[in-house]
Amino acid sequence: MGFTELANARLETIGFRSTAPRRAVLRAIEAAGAPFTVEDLLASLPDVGRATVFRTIKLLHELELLCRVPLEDGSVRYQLSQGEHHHHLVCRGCGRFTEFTDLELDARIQEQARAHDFTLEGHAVELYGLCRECRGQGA
Amino acid sequence: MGFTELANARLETIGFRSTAPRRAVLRAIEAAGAPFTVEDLLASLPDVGRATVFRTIKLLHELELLCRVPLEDGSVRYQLSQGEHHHHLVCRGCGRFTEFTDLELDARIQEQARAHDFTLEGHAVELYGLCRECRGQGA
DNA sequence: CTACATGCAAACCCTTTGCAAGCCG
DNA sequence: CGGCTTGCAAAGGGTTTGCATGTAG
Repeated sequence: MGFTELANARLETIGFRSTAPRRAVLRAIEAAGAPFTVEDLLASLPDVGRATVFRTIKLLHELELLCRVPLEDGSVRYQLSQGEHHHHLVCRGCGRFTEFTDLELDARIQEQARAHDFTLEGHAVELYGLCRECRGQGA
Repeated sequence: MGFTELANARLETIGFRSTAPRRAVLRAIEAAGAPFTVEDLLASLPDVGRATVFRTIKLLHELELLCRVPLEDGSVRYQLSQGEHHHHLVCRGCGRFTEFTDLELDARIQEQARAHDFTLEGHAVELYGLCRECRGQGA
């Protein structure tokens, strides 16, 4: 079962309607493959209204089906949430990013929260640099 | 020597002019004490033009004299760069944040970059949750 | 003096919203 | 059918820009 069906089922379960525009957005996201901007999605969905695309993205993000990655320049990318909690390696050259998980890193984060008497509810870790391809090309 | 003088000297060294508006912005930043929004700065500097405040902030950020902290809602705070590299605990209740450093955490980050054959140039770690005060009040 | 810096207002970008019409269940 | 959804266009906020004027060096 692909993302489109999965997400659609999930939406219906919670009480959201399965509509043509909604499914179109889901399909476009599944087809994207790589991280995409809202603009990318909009362009690939000329027949779906701007507002609907934004609303659907927001919905999916709230349901944690879509993962939002803030870039250093303030812009935002989205990509299918690979399920589990993870962090990102963001390439300054090509803009692509890779996910990784690191239990030890997460443990340090827990520990810092504890040390500061802080109730941890979430965290974000982004690494910026150059991937191998971009480093090679000096891009 | 305070931030204002330091930053001013640094700017002159690199070839930027020391102007009254520029110094006013520097003083306001130094006086802020806590993390501030651009709006805060603008309000505290009624006689300095909007554009100048933005331009100066950008300049200081590029020179790494000012540290930029993205919040979960997409808004941005700034604060004096405490020199050293650090991370943040951001309170969802009051919006304040605390800095911390963690060598072990940084080590994990280095290790992840190495493991992914990624040239690390920078990274951001933000923890979100509730500080003690806000947790108590259920704010 | 000359080039860089400023201030204003308008332009911009990205996202959200109001509202009438449409469609799912 | 009733109410959630949509699409449009307009509003919104946050930041940047063009240009004439001011001013540091």
